[in-house]
Amino acid sequence: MNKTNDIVEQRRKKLEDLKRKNINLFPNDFIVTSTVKDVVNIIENRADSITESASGGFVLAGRMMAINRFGKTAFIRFRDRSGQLQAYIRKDRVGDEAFYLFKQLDIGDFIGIKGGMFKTKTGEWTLLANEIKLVCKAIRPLPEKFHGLKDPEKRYRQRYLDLIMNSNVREIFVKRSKIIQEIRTFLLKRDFLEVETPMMQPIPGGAEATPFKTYHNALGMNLFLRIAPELYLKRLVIGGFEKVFELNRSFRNEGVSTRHNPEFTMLEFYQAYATYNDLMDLTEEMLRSAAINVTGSAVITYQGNSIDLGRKWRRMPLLTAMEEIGGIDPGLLDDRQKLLDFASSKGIPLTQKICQRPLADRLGKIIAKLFDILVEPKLIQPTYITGYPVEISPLSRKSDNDPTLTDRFELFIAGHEIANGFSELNDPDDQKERFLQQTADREAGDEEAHYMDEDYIKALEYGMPPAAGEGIGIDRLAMIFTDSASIREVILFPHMKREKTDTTII
RNA sequence: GGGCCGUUAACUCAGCUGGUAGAGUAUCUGCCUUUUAAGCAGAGAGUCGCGCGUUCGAGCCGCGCACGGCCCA
Repeated sequence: MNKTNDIVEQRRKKLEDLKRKNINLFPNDFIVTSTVKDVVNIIENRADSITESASGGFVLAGRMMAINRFGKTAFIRFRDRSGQLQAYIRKDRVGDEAFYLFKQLDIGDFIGIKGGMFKTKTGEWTLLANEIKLVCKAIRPLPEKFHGLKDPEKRYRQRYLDLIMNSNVREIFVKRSKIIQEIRTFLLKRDFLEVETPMMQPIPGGAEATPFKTYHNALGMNLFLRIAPELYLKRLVIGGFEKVFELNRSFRNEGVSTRHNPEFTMLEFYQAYATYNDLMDLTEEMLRSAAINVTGSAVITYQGNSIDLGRKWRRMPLLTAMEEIGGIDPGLLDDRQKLLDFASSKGIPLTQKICQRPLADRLGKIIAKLFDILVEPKLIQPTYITGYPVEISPLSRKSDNDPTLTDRFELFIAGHEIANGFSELNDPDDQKERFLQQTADREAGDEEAHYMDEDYIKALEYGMPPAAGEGIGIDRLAMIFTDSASIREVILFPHMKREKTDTTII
């Protein structure tokens, strides 16, 4: 016997009483004509002398969030999608029957109200109810109004309660939605075409990551949830869509953390006849205007750091950053053994996932790992790091002036990797060699190395115009724009382990 | 994978050196026609995450497990 449920039992009893009186607990015939925001706008704009306009015929509905009862009257607060409003219920106005029903209602119930606006003694605009009706009965009680819902586990598992109780959480997700809308509008205005490519792919490509695997019964084949849309988007560039983007989910089968969720949202876009330098300019403009339109300013605060997206963003070659920010003697940067010795002398372990086989991994991987530890956290103001080694950039075009490097950049803000972009490799023979190297790495035990994708090579052989492409992590961007320390704060339903009580699905 | 912290009423939290569990809000009953976390009077509500152990006795100590948070990898 779970006592949760004392309150629930009491409510169910009430519910039965109401049913016996032929009251519909879940009607669907209440017609709403205004939102709270509409009403407040109307009343404030014609405001001045109106202290009582009870004749007004506003019809609203919402969830009751608070009730102050006074015998034959009551003040309530209710909320719809646009905001919260106080209403005043008087027995002598709504009638005995409706008032009796109202007395049976609870916080959390949905109500419909008709009435006009007046100002209370304390000057608050309040809806004076002429009619009040039950629109939906709540059986479970809401969390306490003052402290709200704080337990992070409950907030994530029961996000609907989090959204009901915590207005700042609602605001975060509204902002997230606006960020996405801003980016979409920005690209559409510049003649990019929004497309959708397969999320289930026979060969997962476009990133170094472990995929989720699934099986298609009718086709009798394994499929993988995409780790990136990249190779399909470039097929579209080959097909003549010179400017394309996709803004949707990708999936990576790795641990969860404050920065990782197994499914995450990424923007990828490709532009023919552009270079990685063009994309840096474009990204800067796009994110700057998104910041201004979403947060109201190009200067945002993230975890105590003031981040200025308004000034020109710094651009720095990777090897320079290793030296100047990471404090690594440039003489070490072309010798993997020296770098390994340096790492161990600094107590930096290179044995984990990102660099899983330190003895076998090639120079570029070791540099990348050291960069993650020594440089990335220090890149607080927006910074483009450029010139990544070829061996960790298997889809990027080699630099004309240094074939060991690529025309590639990554963008860092607040110590987070936000974007990765490059001039695309469009030489099919070079691409094939890169894939072969990746295949060799995979056979040597690197589970995240790329698969050979013969079909993509074939596509390249038809000719892809010179192009540049980029991916932007939308969740991380949302974190920064909403000052959220964890990715779970910007994903409505973050993945968690199952609760014991969950039904097991095999 | 490792470390630290957490899990007590519907919610937010107390609970000392081990002695059979407490507050506020919410709920229920009564009073109340302008409240702002309304007020007054009264009442009910707990498998102290789960299991094992130590002990005369465990919310508290030990071991294991589950879930969560943060940090590290």
